[in-house]
Amino acid sequence: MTTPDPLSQVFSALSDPTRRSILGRLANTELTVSELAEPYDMSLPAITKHLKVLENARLISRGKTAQYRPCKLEAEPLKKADDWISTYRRFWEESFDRLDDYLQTLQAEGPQKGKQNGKSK
Amino acid sequence: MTTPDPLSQVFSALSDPTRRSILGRLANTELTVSELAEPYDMSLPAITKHLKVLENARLISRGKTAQYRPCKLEAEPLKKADDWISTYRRFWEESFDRLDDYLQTLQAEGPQKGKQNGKSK
DNA sequence: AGCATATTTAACCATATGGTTAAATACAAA
DNA sequence: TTTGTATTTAACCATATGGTTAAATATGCT
Repeated sequence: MTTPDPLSQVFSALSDPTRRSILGRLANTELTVSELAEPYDMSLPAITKHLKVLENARLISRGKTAQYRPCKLEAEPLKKADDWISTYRRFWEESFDRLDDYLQTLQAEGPQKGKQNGKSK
Repeated sequence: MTTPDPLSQVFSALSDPTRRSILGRLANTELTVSELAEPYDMSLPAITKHLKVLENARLISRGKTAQYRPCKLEAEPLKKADDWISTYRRFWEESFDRLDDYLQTLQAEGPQKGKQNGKSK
């Protein structure tokens, strides 16, 4: 169970609409677990799991006040995601000129030879 | 098997380092499946699957030339992802509530815990 | 036709994900 | 100490994901 790299964790956390919705609501204010859970048609433990995913991706942090564990948005990791995506911004911004300048930096992440779940049987 | 919403599909596709690497290489040029597969330590069918995920998320399109199925980057769905993330940009940008953020950090961490971010200002 | 190359499909496997219900834990208030 | 509220953990389930190997398919070349 190799822990995935942070950027993968962030993108993975964002790949669920409930979690994105949760982040959206936390942008305005901190909220407790029950408050967060209220609008969704799922059990409290399901919300707890979603929060755990967001917490592991560092997208939220938790406080502790009496029996409440308020959740706070930590948007910092989104900057990394934004940085990654922004490399491709030129593709939808019609500035297809000066292609060559990016050819190196685009491969910053590079090939992952052997780094992948290397279960070579 | 309800098909997830497009944005979730995009984020999910981006949550794997091999797939991000593939997109990065396709930013430079179109590539065939075998060409794409070459740097990675996994089988061709595994690559085929990754390409299917990217294709379903509309992040690539496929051509057909002889027995080759060249892959082409279609970065446009990334714009949707970028739009979503950009809502949070204020959280990591200079202009946003720097002082208030700083005070809360002090209160939360205490005096001697000079943690993580050196973004003093 | 027959062989080689490129790619996909099928079947399988292990682990991850996203949900459930029931029980446990943590704290507050009587 | 008991009770109520907030939250998490445990156990379970179905499906998804990411990989494998072996076989099938598609096309080009002699």
